[in-house]
Amino acid sequence: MDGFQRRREQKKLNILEAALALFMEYGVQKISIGEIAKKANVSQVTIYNYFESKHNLIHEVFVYYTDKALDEFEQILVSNMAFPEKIKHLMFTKNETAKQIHEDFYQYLMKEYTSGINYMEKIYTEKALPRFIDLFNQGKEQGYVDPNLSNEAILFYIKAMNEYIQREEVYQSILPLTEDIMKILFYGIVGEKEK
Amino acid sequence: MDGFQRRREQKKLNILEAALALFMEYGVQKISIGEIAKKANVSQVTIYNYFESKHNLIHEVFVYYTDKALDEFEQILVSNMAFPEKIKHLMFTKNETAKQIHEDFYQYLMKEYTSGINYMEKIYTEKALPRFIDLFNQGKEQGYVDPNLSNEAILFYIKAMNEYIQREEVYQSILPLTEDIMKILFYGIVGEKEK
Amino acid sequence: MDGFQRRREQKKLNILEAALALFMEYGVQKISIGEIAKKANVSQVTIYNYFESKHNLIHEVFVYYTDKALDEFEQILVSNMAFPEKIKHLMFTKNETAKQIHEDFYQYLMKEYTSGINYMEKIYTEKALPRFIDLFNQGKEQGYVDPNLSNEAILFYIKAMNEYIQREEVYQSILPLTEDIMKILFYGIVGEKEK
Amino acid sequence: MDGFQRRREQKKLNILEAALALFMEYGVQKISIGEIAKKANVSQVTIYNYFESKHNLIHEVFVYYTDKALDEFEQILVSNMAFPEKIKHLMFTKNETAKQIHEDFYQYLMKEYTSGINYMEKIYTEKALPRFIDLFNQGKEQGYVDPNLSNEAILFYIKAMNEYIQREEVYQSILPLTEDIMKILFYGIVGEKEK
DNA sequence: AATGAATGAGGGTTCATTCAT
DNA sequence: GATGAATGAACCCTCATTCAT
Repeated sequence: MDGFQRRREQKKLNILEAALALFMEYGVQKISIGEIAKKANVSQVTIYNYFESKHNLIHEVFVYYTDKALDEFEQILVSNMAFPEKIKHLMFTKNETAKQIHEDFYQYLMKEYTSGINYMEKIYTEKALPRFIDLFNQGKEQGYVDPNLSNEAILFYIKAMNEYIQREEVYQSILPLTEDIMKILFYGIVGEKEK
Repeated sequence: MDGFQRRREQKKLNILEAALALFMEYGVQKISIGEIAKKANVSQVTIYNYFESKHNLIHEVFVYYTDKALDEFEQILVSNMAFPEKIKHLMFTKNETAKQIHEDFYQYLMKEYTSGINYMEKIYTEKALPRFIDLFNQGKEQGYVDPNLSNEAILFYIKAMNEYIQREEVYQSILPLTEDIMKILFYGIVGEKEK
Repeated sequence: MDGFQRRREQKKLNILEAALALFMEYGVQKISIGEIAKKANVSQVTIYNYFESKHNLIHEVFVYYTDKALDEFEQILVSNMAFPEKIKHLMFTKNETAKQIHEDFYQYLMKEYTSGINYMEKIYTEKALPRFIDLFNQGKEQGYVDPNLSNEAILFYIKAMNEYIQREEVYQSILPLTEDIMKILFYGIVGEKEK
Repeated sequence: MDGFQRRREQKKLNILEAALALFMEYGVQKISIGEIAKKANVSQVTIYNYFESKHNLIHEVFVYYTDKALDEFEQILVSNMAFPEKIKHLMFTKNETAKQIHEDFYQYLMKEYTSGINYMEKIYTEKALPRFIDLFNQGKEQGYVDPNLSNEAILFYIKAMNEYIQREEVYQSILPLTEDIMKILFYGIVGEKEK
């Protein structure tokens, strides 16, 4: 990539970052191209030169965001924490990237076009899911997890928890309960039978 | 209430229902007053006569929806199912009312004005929460639940699950896992220690 | 007029008064039929029953107002003040009726239809003008007025002054200058030649 | 100012002129942005790009008009007419700019926001008033004006006359009376004592 | 390649007026 | 006769998008 290309790429990044920040704060529909242009210090037309339409811009922002989120996810998995610790992080980490975006983004992509969703599912199936499976299998080998449980069910739990936690007001109130929640996950609401 | 009042009330209901349906399907911001008017078979101005502004309409739709959701919730609690069955329903029932509304509605109300949220929290704290507590306490007395667990943590689980399930694509894929998920909830991922 | 007619007439008066008050305070165009209806404690349709259209209502309000103003004017003329005193009053009296109405009313009537103006001119020519002429002729006979001056010119002065004074901010600042202004009117800016 | 800027400025002027003409003829409230756009041969949005809101447009039109009126006023003062001639012009000149604007504009600015009025008063106090005072003082020195008269009173007369004359129907009927009116102003209604 | 200028389409809202009871 | 309910038309304003430089 020559200097020219690089500058172009940098400008594109600026726009993506500006759009992402605004989308996350105010939602996709409330943000106008003009606002993104102002925040990114370019003209509206420049955005059209790079992204062709608002629709398209949203799509690219989404891809950009998904990739970033995947990175954070992998950071946790490759770390050398013990199994329960990793689970805890997966459940309770409030992705820096994720924040509030889910709700509106998801909604928009669901309703407006499916290509964004497809991309996310592709990434998820190809990249994230196998890593989860590996993790759970390790957990079973190490005796942390009942071998009869389906990985999907466990995964479901973790995702539900994590998504719920992304909501600011939920996150605040959940911190004091962390230990109890982990206990439920490991031992269920019935509790440990023998101590 | 005389015939006049009743017809008026009925028309208001029509509009609320039309708006609710459209909001749930397409989101609050994408739906114009004109579209609601067309669906409810009234003129736009009629909507303004009843609700004064779109803002206000959204608020009233929200209250209407919240009340309906509360009803469904209470249906489950007063039924004569056994404790585990009730929990299952609370977690897995895809509220007819709830559907997808959460995401966009929540977003809108969070961002635009807080009175809607306040109403929901009031209803929740005054009506729903005490019922939950009662239920969990019964569960503890009946030996279903470890008495050392905080009710909040259990509640958190149930709400996270239920909210996650509201999403259509999640709901589809989760049904086969129901049993495993209930098992995790009761016995944790470690599984039952003694069989 | 029987009791029925009388009640009807009273209701009409109520509406006229309400409309007049609102028109004077906010101008003709800013006031909606709904606002007048609310202020007069009747339904909008009642106003239509009595006045047929907003246009017409404005016309009748104008006539009502003109007649009232004429009364005030005649009060001054029939009083037993001396000539200079009467002139002073005609110039400086801030008609209770007149207030700010002139500007917007006049504008509206000028542009929208001429019948209002016609009515005012008719009243003016038939009723007010002859009284003015009488007054000036008395003034000439009594030596207050140069017999060579045309009555029209004097009248012009008085009307210009009076109209200007109706404006609130003008009225406030003019009071201290009353004496000087009267002096100019009587003796001109050259001043009295012999004292 | 480069060609860009100049064209922009020219277009702004076009819009201002169009708006001013329409406002003067039909009043501020009756004129829609659409009508101004059509008259100025631009799209509605262009007007918004330049002026941001109707409110703002009105304000700028007002400033534009005030400045123009000030120019005309100064033309008279710097001319080499004799004192009585200047006074005559000040009283009887139907400002090309002024026309009917006063009534509606004034009303609007009075009621809606005061910044317009403030601007006019600032211009008036800083620019116009001192020139008037100079003129009157000259008149006193040259024996045209009684030195005991307050300048304010004279000014009041002139303004009242001039404003009254701006009304079309008044202007028509006043022309034949010009000489008499000037005589009243200089010598009062009592008339010249010695000839 | 980048931008300032311009716009058609559409959204929320108000108002004078009519309909139906 | 009086009213609550309903409406078509119009207005101000915003936005995604294109034009012209």
